Amino acid sequence: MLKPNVLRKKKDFSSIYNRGKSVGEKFVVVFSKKNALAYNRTAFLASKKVGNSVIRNRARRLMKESYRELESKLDLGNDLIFIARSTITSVKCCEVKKSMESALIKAKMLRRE
RNA sequence: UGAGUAAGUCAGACAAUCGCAUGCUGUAACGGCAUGAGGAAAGUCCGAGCUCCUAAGAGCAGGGUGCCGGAUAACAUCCGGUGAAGGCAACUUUAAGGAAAGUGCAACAGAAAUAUACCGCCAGACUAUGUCUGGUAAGGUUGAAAUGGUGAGGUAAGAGCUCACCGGCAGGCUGGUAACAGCUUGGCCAUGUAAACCCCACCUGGAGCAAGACCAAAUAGGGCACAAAAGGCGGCUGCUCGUCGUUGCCCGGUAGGUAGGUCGCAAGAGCACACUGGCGACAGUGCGCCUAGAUAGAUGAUUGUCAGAUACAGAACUCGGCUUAUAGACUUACUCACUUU
RNA sequence: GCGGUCGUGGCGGAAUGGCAGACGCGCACGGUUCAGGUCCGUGUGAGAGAUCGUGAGGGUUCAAAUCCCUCCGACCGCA
Repeated sequence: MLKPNVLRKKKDFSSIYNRGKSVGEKFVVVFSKKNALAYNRTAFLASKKVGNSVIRNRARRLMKESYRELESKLDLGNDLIFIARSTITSVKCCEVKKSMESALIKAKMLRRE
């Protein structure tokens, strides 16, 4: 019953960190790496530096919401890790979306319209 | 009106669009309906349920609690009282057993710190303006603390030595379930510290839902030997027993590998209301309700309206408490002061 | 979930309940040297002072860094 488009293995994480590309933006950091699948796998992280559990949950929700709106324009076949930076506290959703969009453009994974 | 004391409540609401999790349902892979974090979910400081550790073991050690009575499944919690401390009061706080069972400690200062005599005071002796002996603890010095306080009698000087009042201790009587309170008789001997060791009374087996049960998958062995015991290793917090599991020896390998699903897991010491008993904590009865259950981990985004604003903060097996954090708003009862009637 | 250690000058790090800041490093000043280093000596918590200071707040005690309670922070271990 596990969802297939979620990263959960330690191996996957370490290989993405070590061999993947990374792009930093104002509110998020993106690690990415090609996989052999026909769909994208994602993970949304917020470390304890960001804040308490309420703030960390909110950060992950904002990133998920932004990813959901951008998902249709993305290339397929990638593993993506989104990491919240501590600047994400008290920021609205549209700003997170903008930041994530520009990060993905830098990583050249976003199809232009 | 102002100042205060105590108890308690709420924790933005509504609407629209998109999106998430679980359950039900239709259709066949997309829809519909319902439900979806807290008063502290937190800290993990206590207590229990539940599960496993063959039995739920023995002794010692260790740990906890500590005025009295009650409530409770249980508690270090709660309720009611007693004593003490604080406040004009409403009221608040309170780890509050034992120091004549024993041991330890009390720095510095001081003569002396639990036993004594430096300066004094008094008496006597002598080699006589001083030295010795004895008595005394009223006065002085030190200190946090110096063997009850004040006054009178008494005496060589003094002293609870005697008396009055106060204080404290012991016995008796009365009231109270008890802590204790009141009265009375004797009588003044005994510093403080037990959140120092300790004594007394009571309680206490361990691990924790990653407990544990089932299903599925994977797994590195080879040679020699082959009866048991002792012994070793591991579990039962520490030690002694006891008990359970495992283990023949050598060589190789020697640091990782795997961890998927179902159950446990949401009907419970449950919640709301009413009545009855009780000062109260709480208990009983009746009636109604079903109210999160994820597994990288579900509640979010945008817009509008309300007079304006949203604190502390996110369930992870479940309950009862405690502690800590908390914007703003509100309710009730009581006390004191002032003004008016 | 369970359970353990620690918090003291600018830094490291001592301290039987009894004068807190031992000791080392650093820093400042002085001496030595033509000059610097080395070496030697003095000083060094805050505050004008009263006083306050051992992560914070309470308590026990005559007296607390030390004993007890409640919080905060940092780190570690086991499953």
